[in-house]
Amino acid sequence: MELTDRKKRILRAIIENYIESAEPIGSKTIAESSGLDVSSATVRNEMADLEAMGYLEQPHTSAGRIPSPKGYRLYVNELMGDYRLSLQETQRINQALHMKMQELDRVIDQAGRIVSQLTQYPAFALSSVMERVTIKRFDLLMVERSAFIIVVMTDTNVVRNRLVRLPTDLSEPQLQLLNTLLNTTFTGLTLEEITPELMRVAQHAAGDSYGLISLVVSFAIEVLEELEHRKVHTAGIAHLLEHPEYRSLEKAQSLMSYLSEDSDPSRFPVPKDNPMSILIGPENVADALKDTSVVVASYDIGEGMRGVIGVVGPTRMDYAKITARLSYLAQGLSKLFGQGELPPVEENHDGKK
Amino acid sequence: MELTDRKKRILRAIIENYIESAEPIGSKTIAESSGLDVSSATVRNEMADLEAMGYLEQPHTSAGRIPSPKGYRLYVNELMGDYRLSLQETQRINQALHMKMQELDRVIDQAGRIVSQLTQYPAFALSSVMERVTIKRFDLLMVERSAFIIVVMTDTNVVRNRLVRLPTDLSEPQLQLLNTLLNTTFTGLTLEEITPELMRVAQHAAGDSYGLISLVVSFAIEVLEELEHRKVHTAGIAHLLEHPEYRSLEKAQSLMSYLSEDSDPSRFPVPKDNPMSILIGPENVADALKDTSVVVASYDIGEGMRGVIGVVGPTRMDYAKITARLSYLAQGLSKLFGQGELPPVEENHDGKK
DNA sequence: TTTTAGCACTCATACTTCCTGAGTGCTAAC
DNA sequence: GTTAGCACTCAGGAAGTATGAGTGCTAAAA
Repeated sequence: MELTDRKKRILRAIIENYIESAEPIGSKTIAESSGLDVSSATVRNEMADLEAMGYLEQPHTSAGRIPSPKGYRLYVNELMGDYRLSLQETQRINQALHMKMQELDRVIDQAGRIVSQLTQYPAFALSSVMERVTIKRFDLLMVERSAFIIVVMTDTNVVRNRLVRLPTDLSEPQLQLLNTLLNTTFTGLTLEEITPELMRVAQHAAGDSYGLISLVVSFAIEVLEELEHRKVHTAGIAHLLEHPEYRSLEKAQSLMSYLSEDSDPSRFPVPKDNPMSILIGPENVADALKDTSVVVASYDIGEGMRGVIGVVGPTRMDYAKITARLSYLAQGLSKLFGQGELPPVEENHDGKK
Repeated sequence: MELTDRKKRILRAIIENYIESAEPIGSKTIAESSGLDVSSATVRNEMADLEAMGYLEQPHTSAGRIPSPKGYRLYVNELMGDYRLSLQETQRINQALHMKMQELDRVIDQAGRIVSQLTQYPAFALSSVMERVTIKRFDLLMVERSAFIIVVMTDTNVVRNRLVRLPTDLSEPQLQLLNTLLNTTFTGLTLEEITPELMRVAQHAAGDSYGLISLVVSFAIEVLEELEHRKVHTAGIAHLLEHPEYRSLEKAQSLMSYLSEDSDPSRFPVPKDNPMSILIGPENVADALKDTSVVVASYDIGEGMRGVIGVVGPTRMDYAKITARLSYLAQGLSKLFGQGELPPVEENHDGKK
């Protein structure tokens, strides 16, 4: 059977109605709202065809139709119009970027929150490392005789610090020595390259009696691990309950706990080639996401690192709006890190094109 | 009317049963389970008395009784037995402390997560500052000609850093100068004492054309603000749905959004004098918490700072267990920061005393 | 004076049954 | 190819009916 133009228009109308109302859509509604000048009976015939082709589903015989995942897929790929962000929206996003990104070291976390606030859906955020991370430089700052601060900076330009207290005293020259040793021996190494042997050699070279080297290096290792074993941050899970599909406690709970267990980041989808991707219901590999859609976008953090932000919601999701907002935000984040300006605000309308 | 010993025993039995079952408790259940050797009729009479005194409530005429907030209060104050942590429990807590507290600078956040995992209730964590925070020292580390790292340390021994890139180049001596100036002018000042005037004077003294000073100082201000305008972290909100009292979406949603809006920390209760406090239902000031109980504990972070961890749940909460776990954890955290050892593990049983 | 057995009464919950109306598929006419 | 008309389906709400846990009260027993 052929997917005529009219069928597409009807499909689109159904999906957009359904996204709004969350209720099965009947032929009459479409006959009236689609702009097509046909009777409900005609629409009925077309709907029957669309169902036969797998784009629609019927919850029960005497109900209207709802889009199937295949239907959403078609919609997302071809039918969906560009949602143009309104002036308010772009302003709000830019504002959020400027306000929230003050603590640059917490970008990933913050990005997740912004997304959730912006979309009113639960969001997740994680970083995905393209290359291996290494330490670019060490600095040791003496605080008192028995305490100093370790500052490490990675080649991805993440800076982390820790305050260390010692049971014994320490002199400034000692610290200097240690510092030099660290910077000559342990910079530019990936996690695997920092071997126990290397540690032993370095420790020996330093005449290191207090295990200071291992103290600093193990902090460095922690940092590298944190950045590589990526961490997930979720935000706004409470938004789930706003959607009627999660009225049933069961679903809500299973999805929520899936999202909130701060565990394996690998369960979260990541866009592959393109900067943005949409996963509809069963397209998700994870079982708990089978009737959930996920929209993910990635942004540039800096050399070799990408951030990933994603939105989770029912398959009946306002894809047009969400993708528009998410991609604008992701672009903004990329620019922010590339030291560039935020994208210019286009003077325009609100709502669909 | 007098609150006889038998009445107390009955009340306690009712509360403990209700905590378990979440369903109104009838006289028969108590007659059998309380250990008191009386008939259900007797219990019935006593229950009627307890209700008259305000310790119990009846959802409807033909149902059993449930504890009133006043009942819980009495229970918590006098009736509740000590819950003794089992070996597994203490081990688990110690383990969590050691595992999770690696990133010391994120303690507060991590503490919240641990609590939630440990109690299976939603948890929140925040820091409460006793005194005003000031910056103790500044360090500027040159990275490249056009970038440097700011490291600031507060008098509460929190260290924060930020990488700054400049549009212009910078020399090492310049940075040195700046550093000295910062350390002489801006250390030991509270937020309010860092006035625009002071900034102007300093800027002038430094012949600072690029606003470097204000750049660094505004970072310092951010840090101070973060520490003073305390921030709330919540964790494990999804646990709410596990409790039957939040079956009704309405309640669940309102409480969840109350908890998840990452806003005003002042809405979260903080223990006043004692290190631990329990707020039952209407004892909470916040409206959204009126039929919710909160257990909060505080722990020592370091000079002048305290951390606060709290658990939120239905008034029907296992107070004995929660308080035991929370207080053990809080002690552990305090010890951890006092450089001390974790509390020793007592060899003992599991469950109630 | 306290405890207990007995009994009538209450009322939330669960289970029926019935009804309504939105929506369908099909047929026959346009 | 499109439309009007009609019989049919079925989820969801309304109304009615049981069920049974639990109560309060009374009167007898301890």
